[in-house]
Parts: sequence; C-alpha cells; structure tokens
Amino acid sequence: MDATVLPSRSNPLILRLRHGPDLDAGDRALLADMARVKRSLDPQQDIVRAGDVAAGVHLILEGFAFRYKIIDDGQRQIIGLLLPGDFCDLQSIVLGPSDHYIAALTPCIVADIPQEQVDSLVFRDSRLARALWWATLVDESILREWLASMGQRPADKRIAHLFCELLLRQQLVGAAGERDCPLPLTQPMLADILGITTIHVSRILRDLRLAGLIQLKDRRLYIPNVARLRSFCDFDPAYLHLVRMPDPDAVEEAARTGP
Amino acid sequence: MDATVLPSRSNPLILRLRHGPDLDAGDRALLADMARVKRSLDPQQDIVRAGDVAAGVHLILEGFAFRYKIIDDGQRQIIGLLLPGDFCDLQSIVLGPSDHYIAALTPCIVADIPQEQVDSLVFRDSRLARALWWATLVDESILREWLASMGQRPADKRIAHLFCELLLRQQLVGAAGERDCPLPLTQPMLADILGITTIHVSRILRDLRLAGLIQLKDRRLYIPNVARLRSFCDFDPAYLHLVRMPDPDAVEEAARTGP
DNA sequence: CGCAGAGTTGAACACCTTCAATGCCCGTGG
DNA sequence: CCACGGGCATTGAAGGTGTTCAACTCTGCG
Repeated sequence: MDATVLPSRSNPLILRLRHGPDLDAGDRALLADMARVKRSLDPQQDIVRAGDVAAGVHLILEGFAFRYKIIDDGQRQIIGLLLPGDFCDLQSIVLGPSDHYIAALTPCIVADIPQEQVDSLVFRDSRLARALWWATLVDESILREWLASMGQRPADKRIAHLFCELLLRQQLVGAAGERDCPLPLTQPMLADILGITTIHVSRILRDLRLAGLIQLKDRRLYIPNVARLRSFCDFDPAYLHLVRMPDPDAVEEAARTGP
Repeated sequence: MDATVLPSRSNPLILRLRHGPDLDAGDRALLADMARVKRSLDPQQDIVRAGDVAAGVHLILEGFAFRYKIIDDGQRQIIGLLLPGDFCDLQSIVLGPSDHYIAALTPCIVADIPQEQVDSLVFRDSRLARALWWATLVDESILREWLASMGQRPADKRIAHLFCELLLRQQLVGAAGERDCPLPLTQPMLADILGITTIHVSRILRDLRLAGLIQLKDRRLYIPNVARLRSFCDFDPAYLHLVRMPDPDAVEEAARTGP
C-alpha cells in the first residue's frame, strides 16, 4: 500500500465534496494539506474505540472502514460504512469521547489530522457554533443507538430502552420526575418507532406491566425501579454525551411542581 | 397554550445546553433572543416536509414532535423524537431540502428562527466549516435511512438497498463502474449490518442471485440492471444529498481503468 | 347515535433464528 | 508435505419471535 500513488486530483475527500457545497481552489488546497500525514492500517484494526478521547480526526483515503456498537456485552451492530473521502470521527472535536468503535474493514490508508487544526478551521472563536453543532451531533448519536437497538435488541428490550431514554431526556429539560415522565405516544406511534406492529406493542407493554417494570396511566410513564429497568435493557446513557448528569435537585423540583 | 408562561430561566434549549459545551451569559442571551418568534402547532401538524427547502430553523419549546420517513409509499418509520430544547432541522442550513418529515406529536410551541440568523452565527464566512459540517450531516442522513430500512424493509430489500447505496457512494469517489463496485464485506459482516444472522444472509444472497438482481464474484458486486434493483428495493438517492449526481464520464472512466 | 381510532386477545402463518452438518479455502506447524 | 484448525459459505430441519387476519371493547367526538 503506497499512498504516493494517489494523484492529487483524485483526493477522495475533494472528489466527494464536488457533490456538496461549493469550494474554491484555496479551500481545496487547505483540505489537501490536512490529509498530509498518512498511515496504513490492517483489516480489523481499530481506528477509534468507544470511550477514547480522540487525539486527532481521521479521514479515509483508501479502503473501507466501519462503525459499530457492542450491545449486551457481545452482539455487534455495524452502524455505518466508511468509504474513501469519509471522515471517521469529525464529531469528536465537539462531542469528546466516542460512543462507538471504528475499525478498518480492508487494508486502509487514513489521514491523521490534528484536532486543533480542524477545530480552529471550523469554530475560530464561536462557542455558539460549537453548541449548535453539539446539538445536532447528539441527535446523530441517539440515531446510532436506535439503529443498534433495532438491529440487536428484541422488541421488549427495545421499548424498555426507549423508555429509559425518554425519562432521562425529559429530566434534562426539567420535564420529568425521578421515576416518571409524560409519554404522549399511542401504541401505533410506538409501533412505528420500534418497527413492529401495534398488536405486538400491546402484548409487550402488557408483559412489561406484568413484570412490574413499568406502569402506564393517563399518557404518563411510571418506572417503579429505574435501575431494574435499565439493567433489563442494558441502558447506558453514554450515547447522550451529557457533560453533566441531570441535577437531582432540579429533577426533584420538577417532580414536585409538575410539568 | 400560552408561550408567555415560560419563565426565561426554563428556556428548554438553555436548560439542555447546560449538559453540553460551556456557554457564558452573552451566549445564552443570544440563544434566548433567537427563540423570540413563537408559534403553536396542533398534533399531527407537519413542521417540515421531505423535499421542502426550509425558510427557517425550528426549535421545540413545548411539547413532543417526531421525525419520520415514508417507505415504499406507505409504511411510516419514526426515526426520532423531539423534546423541548431540541432543534428540528438545524441540518437544513447546510443540507438544503429535507430528506424526511417532522410533525407535532402533542400540541407544540416552536420557535421559528430565520435561516440567515443561524447561518451567520455558525459560519460567518467559512465555506470550509460548512463543507465539513455537510460531511457529518450526510452521515447522519444515511443513518436515518438505515434506521428506516431496518424498521420497515424485509431483509432482502434491506440488502438490495445497501448494495444500491454502496454502488452510488463509490461512484462518487471514482471507485466504481456503472454497474459494479468493490464489496469487501463477508457474510458475517453483512449480517451485523442488517441485524440478521449469517445463515439468513446466505439464503437471501442466493435468492437475489437466482432472481438475476445481483452477481457476486471476487469480493465484487455486479448489478446487471441497476434500475431494476433500485425499483426492487425502492431506492431513492435523495438521502445522500448530492448537489450534483455522479458524473457519468467519470464513472465510465473508473470502469475502464479499474479501481 | 354512529363512527374513527386506540387498545386487547386468539389463532394461523411467515420470516428469521437456532442447531447441526458439510464443504471450501488458506495459513500454520508438525 | 500434509494434517490440522479457523473463518467463510451453504443447506436442512426445528423452533421462536413477530405478523396477519379477525373479532371485540372502549373512548372521545361530530
């Protein structure tokens, strides 16, 4: 694998961006310059590990790589394929520690781009731009978790996982108590979220109710024992990328005053 | 639904960002100012339609909303839930026309933020920042399509859809011909992408082969009739957000010279 | 009142999994 | 050199999760 065989005109990032926003020659030169430091990787070699704080951003120049998550300590769900011209972990400049793994699928050549270089290019001095990008990247991270859930979890754990997520996300904005939150979802809605039929949703909710894991009343979700529900569905909130966990006082206050 | 009941301290965007990057009082004031123009929405009312070019960015202040895709002209897959403090379509400032729908689930209050206001805040004058954000947002869009595929398509159409995507994405970077491309995925890999077992992957590939839809040889995918495979799995490349479709000349050249 | 949509339950069926067995290719080591 | 092991690929048979079809109740609403 000799990276020098790449003629500059076929830098895959620049090829790919021909289908995206307009760039001028100066922009392209800057991008080409970012991809200066190259590295070869063998198949199955990890590029990013979940929990890693990235030292740099990686760009695929040649070969295939893939993103994946590990569910329930074993089952792997591949949640993306990375082709030449794709960034592996542009998110890391905003999100911090990765919530998933990335590994080479074929022999790869990747560019290692220093974090600061991208950071200064993108944000200059705007904290606000970073905050807004953070918001979209958390969305994307939730989407990855949903995809992994859809691929690897049976329907009952999928719905339990969704409930854990909704409780926590509503706590973040003070809309939920410690063990309960609004749940304005009808069963046909839940079916379309989970990719199953309404009939099956009904049966699963009955089973979860009978197992004492949840209670539903008046479009509200009660979770008698949050820890138990979380362990039932292997819920790990890391994918929500919360710098600070929800403030228990705020949550309690919300519980007292109501939504 | 009276928006004025919201005390400023409980602006849900600001509450949510307490768990994200640090902001100072000035930043928070800017954000609060963005959410000045409010609007009430009834349940089931669309906020964004697929194909729409957004006039503004929408932020949920109260209520639930949801993202969804329509597969095969009918089946709905919900691909995200939007809670107070969540942006609906921050992507639109980069991606242009939406690839999915967003609708109110409960009565909602949303803020309408003019496109230019966010745009100037985020990008100032950096085309490059826009290009990099574009790249991550296309990733996110692919993820949405995968989730919808996982939820609503049977495994044979799911795999066909993946193949259509991989052909096109490789054409974009000149790594594929008109009807064939590298496919360095083993069946166990495909299984982990599709969320099924390797055994079932084997059977489906056999069926697709027997139907004359695909050929596999030497880790390469041949598609005798791309239009036929696309219609089989209802493939619509809109979710890749290509400003320009791949140049047929470039693809032909790649086909001649090989990868 | 009648109707539309939510929710529930039963029975038959289908898609996909699990278990089991076999053949293939290829790199490794006796 | 050939035997062995490991991962990939394929096929059959049995079983389970989730679907389809159908019937029924309940609620809210014009």
